[in-house]
Amino acid sequence: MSEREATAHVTLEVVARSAGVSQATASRVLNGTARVREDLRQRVVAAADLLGYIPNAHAQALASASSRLVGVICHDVADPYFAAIAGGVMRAAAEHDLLMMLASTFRDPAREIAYVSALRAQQARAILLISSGFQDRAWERAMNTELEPYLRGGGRVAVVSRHRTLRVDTVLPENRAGGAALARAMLGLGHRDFAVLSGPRALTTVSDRLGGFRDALAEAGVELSPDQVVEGAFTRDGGYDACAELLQRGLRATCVFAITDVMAIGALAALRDQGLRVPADVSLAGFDDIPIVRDLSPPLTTVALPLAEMGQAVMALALREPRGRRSRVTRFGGEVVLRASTGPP
Amino acid sequence: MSEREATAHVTLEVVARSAGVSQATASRVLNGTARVREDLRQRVVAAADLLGYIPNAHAQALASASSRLVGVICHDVADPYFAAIAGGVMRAAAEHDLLMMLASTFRDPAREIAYVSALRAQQARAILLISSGFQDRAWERAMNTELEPYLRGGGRVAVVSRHRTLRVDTVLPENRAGGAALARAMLGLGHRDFAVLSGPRALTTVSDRLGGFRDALAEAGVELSPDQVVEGAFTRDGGYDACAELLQRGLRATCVFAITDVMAIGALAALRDQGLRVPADVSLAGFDDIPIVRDLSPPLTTVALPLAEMGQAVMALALREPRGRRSRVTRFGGEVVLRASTGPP
DNA sequence: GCGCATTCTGAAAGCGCTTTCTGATACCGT
DNA sequence: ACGGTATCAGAAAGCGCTTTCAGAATGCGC
Repeated sequence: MSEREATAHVTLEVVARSAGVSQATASRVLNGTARVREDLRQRVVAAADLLGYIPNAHAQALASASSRLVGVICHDVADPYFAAIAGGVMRAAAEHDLLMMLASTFRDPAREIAYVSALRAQQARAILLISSGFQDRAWERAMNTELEPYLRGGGRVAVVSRHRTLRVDTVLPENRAGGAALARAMLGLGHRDFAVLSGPRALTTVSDRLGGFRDALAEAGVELSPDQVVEGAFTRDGGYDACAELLQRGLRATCVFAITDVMAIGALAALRDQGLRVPADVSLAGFDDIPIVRDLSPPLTTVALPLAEMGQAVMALALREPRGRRSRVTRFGGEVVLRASTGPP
Repeated sequence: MSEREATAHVTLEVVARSAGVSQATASRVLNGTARVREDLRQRVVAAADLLGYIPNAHAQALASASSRLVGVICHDVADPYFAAIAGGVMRAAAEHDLLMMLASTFRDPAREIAYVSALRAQQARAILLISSGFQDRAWERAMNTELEPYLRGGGRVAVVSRHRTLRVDTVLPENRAGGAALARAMLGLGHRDFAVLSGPRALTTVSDRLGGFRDALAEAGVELSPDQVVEGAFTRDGGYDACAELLQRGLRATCVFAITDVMAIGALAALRDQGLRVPADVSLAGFDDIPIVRDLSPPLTTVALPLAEMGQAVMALALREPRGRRSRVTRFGGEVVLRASTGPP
């Protein structure tokens, strides 16, 4: 049989030859990097079009030492919090004609480091860390070891949420202030007995929210009893389990603060399963204002974060020319949105 | 001032020189592609480690004509349906040590084509189309024009949801059968008057679900009145608006079928805003079983799709060696999950 | 101890592009 | 008509890696 191997791969050389010009000229035409005589230009464009030429991004990146890739690392794409932020990043990426590489760490710090390394290998133009900051010396050291040479090599890094040692541009959710504002709002409703469904201690997000909440209570002379603070995973089921545990210990609070909305969703289910009415028997509040919570019933009181906007902002931060050695911090959110899940005790 | 430009970029050449071996040997050591004398091996590893060597993925891809990138195209990462599938894909990608590039088309067919082209340029090892198939000649032609040379060049393509002309491996949600099963379940509850909140006609997902639903009703001698079918956008607000429109037209149905769960969430809000109780006044059902709907109140009756599993499956399909010219189809879901949002009329 | 098979290493040729650098051509003033 | 200056096209040198190919070193049998 005759070899009917498909047409060889269409490279710039093929296009140039077919148009009767040099590769240099073809490259200039296709990138618009220099003036080229009109008739040659048209021949190149026509040839490229006819042959269905698609440039090899790897060769381009290698030759020009730049790429159109932006890396995003989050804990879990499927989580509404990260999905919403990633949506904002995606929007910004589309506007800047960039491609987004998205990685989920599944909350494994080691995996996070590995992905940073992989993104470095891919010559990502920027790395966005949406995963919350860990408070762990070893992790911090490893992360800095990755990031420092990357930054020195011209890479851009921006993060969402506070990192203790990373000196990079930051989109900072008002975790502490938001926690405090929520506490004051609940105090204002008349609550004096609180419980908290907390998350993994290792995350700054958790300590900030909880710290702000606790401090604001303390200012009002209200103390948060340790046995009314339950730690759970940052998931719907984590919230459910933590709340169930709380109920088992004996709920003495009139208001429960779930440290994320996702956990609050689980908590709501747990409360309902125990026959407790929200907010008649107990008030429930969350944090993040992920899109779904306004559609729960009752709609959830929460601390609002403009997630999509934060995603766009972190991208913008990463793209902006770094000025000086100071890292920029953009703060977002922190406003309490009162909905029907909370009421007077 | 002395030039204290940071250390030059660490390339394989630098590592090799520092270890006193050739680039070839260094490459072989670092990739484990051939036996190398133990002492040399150790010197290379030590040098690479000390210098913090990170291979340039572009150079690797260019030289070896292969990459570790997988492209995923969906309509909107922030949408729970796509987020859940993307989560499954991400899991599979992590298992295979692949990097995932995720793009949102924001439901723009032209943008979808553009992303396929971009992924081709990136030499993506596989392209996964999670965006639902459009029923549009021009789009189909453009998509085939992109995909055909890609496949011929050894690229892998797999899609979720039915595509009319794309002959590629497919993960097929049981849209038609699911729609039919739901209809039968609702008939079983005693409903005879139905309304549908439908989505963009251009999507096969819509026509399949609606078709299955309508056919099953017809089999039972029940007709779906055209004025009780409202088309809306595939979003929460699209569902809300469509439902509001339906109510304005005059709701004659005892059971409303929202063609996606996301739309059902909006519909639930619209019904509640009009003072209608679900399911006492009207039953409401959705499709997809996105994670949140079981936590609504009332929990939503829906047609279940194992979204994360589908994501893993589509990745697996793309990775499996293509055998023959036949495209493989894996079907998923279609089971009705009865929850409290539906009841007897 | 010699020849041959067997490992293992290094030199060098690309992969497909961008970008300098050089040379050719066209255009200007006088 | 001629030298000088802009413009524009092409040759060629990489970018950082993998991989062939050939050669060096080692081991073996006899």
